[in-house]
Amino acid sequence: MINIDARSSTPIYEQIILGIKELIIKEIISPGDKLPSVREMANMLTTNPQTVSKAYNELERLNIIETLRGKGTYVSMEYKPKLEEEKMLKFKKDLKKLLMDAHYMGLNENQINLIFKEVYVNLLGTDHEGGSINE
Amino acid sequence: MINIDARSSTPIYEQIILGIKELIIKEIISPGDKLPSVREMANMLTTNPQTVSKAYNELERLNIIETLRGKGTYVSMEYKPKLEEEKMLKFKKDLKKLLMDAHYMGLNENQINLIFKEVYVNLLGTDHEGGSINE
Amino acid sequence: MINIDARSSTPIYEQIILGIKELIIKEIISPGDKLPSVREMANMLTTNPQTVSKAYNELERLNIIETLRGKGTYVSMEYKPKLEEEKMLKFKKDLKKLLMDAHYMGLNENQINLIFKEVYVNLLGTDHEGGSINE
Amino acid sequence: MINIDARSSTPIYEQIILGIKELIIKEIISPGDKLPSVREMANMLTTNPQTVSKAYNELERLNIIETLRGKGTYVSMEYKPKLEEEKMLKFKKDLKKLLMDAHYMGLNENQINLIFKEVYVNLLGTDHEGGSINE
DNA sequence: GTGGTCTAGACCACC
DNA sequence: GTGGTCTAGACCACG
Repeated sequence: MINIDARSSTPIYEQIILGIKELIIKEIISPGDKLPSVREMANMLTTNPQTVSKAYNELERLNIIETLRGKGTYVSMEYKPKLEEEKMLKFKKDLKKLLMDAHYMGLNENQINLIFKEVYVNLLGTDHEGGSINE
Repeated sequence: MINIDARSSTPIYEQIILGIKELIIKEIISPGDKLPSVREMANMLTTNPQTVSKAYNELERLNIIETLRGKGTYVSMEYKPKLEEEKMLKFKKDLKKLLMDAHYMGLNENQINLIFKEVYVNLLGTDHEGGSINE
Repeated sequence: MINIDARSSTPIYEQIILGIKELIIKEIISPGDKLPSVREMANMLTTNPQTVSKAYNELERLNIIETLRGKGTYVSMEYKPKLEEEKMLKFKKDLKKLLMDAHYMGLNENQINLIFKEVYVNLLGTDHEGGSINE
Repeated sequence: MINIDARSSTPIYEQIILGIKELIIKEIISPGDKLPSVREMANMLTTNPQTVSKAYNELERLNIIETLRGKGTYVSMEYKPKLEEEKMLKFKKDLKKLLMDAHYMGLNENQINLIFKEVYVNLLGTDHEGGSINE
């Protein structure tokens, strides 16, 4: 379910975080669902339990999952996003970085737009009722 | 001209790369312009010359700048971007990550769009004659 | 009557201990009163009987409750608190930790005092005849 | 400088966190000061670098210290506390727990007050200009 | 030199 | 069974 690229420069634990976030956003796993235990997940991904544990901990700090003592780890029932100034600044910085990369790849506005749309739809579902991301 | 944040998690050498890219994109420096020497730049940024050197090397590898032996470092006259498959994949991956973050910050399509537009215009100049990123 | 939060970092058995202590302090249950059996309590709290059992054992060790063989578990008639050196040290350590947290939350003396008073009164009843915690 | 009790039930990494917080609050180390490197600290405390690292990471998440890439770890220059509802609730819960313990140790209001005062003064300096914590 | 990541293996508390 | 903590030892990126 989650693909790990051991040769990637992004740490394994972060790939796990991203993978789980994606599974939740795509509603492949839902609030209340139980995640594989740390050891199970470690076996599945042929990695170390500590690495999985670190990912789970990070996700718990983000209130995305929660652990029930001795019973396992679950997708949080109620995730209430809180818009922090700090996060927003980081987000814009990252976006700027991304757009600069796009520029240096020779992409123009239209091309960026198309890719943006493609990734968005792939992540958050079909392009509902004509409501394109670019309208 | 270039802001360095030693506390940031992005390496300093990468912040330098981003800074120079931004200066070029914003046309504050242009093809053919001479860049400060490694040592000058290091002084300006109060950082280590080795760090600046690493940034210059990377930029040269990307054909964004070029060093003329004994004469200094210049912004490349002819930078021909080529869309490499690999870069594109990384780009989409980064974009996906960004959109997931946005989702978990509670941003909806419209809000993402607005921010996207804001950052784009801020980077690449005023919204020129109807050519909005979102049309 | 007792609130259990499975997500909390404090073990469930300890939450039960705290809950029973609170009921006694607030005189909702009194010395001599019978406590629900382990199984009853486990049903009430939708938790594991072993967990309740552990809480009861701990409370008995503290002389706060006592089990009469075959008759059930009761709130102790004569509980004689003794100030053990060890407990006192732990108490001060915990208090220190709490005050450091308060400090890092930006609370000043007055604010800490107010909260202290609020919690105390809420726990041990109305502010009886001038006997404020802060006088 | 920091005392570690390997037999304590509180994890070593948390003892390190508490120790550093205390050193800062008592102004034994100040904003801008460099902390011992992870390895140095590990040697000083005869513990594992990973354990120290975990403590440093936690402190960084709290904005209490910050790491400068490749240069070491420093006490944050500007710590701006932000009063969150969540933290406040946890604080009151912990305080309630503490007061219940105090009650069960047989401490009355005055005694609790005295201990409170003692710990406070010990932590945050001498009792300035008659401004007792309990006025 | 610095911190960050990963592994393998161990022990523990909790449910 | 579950996750949490710790150790010893290794490799890597960064400055």
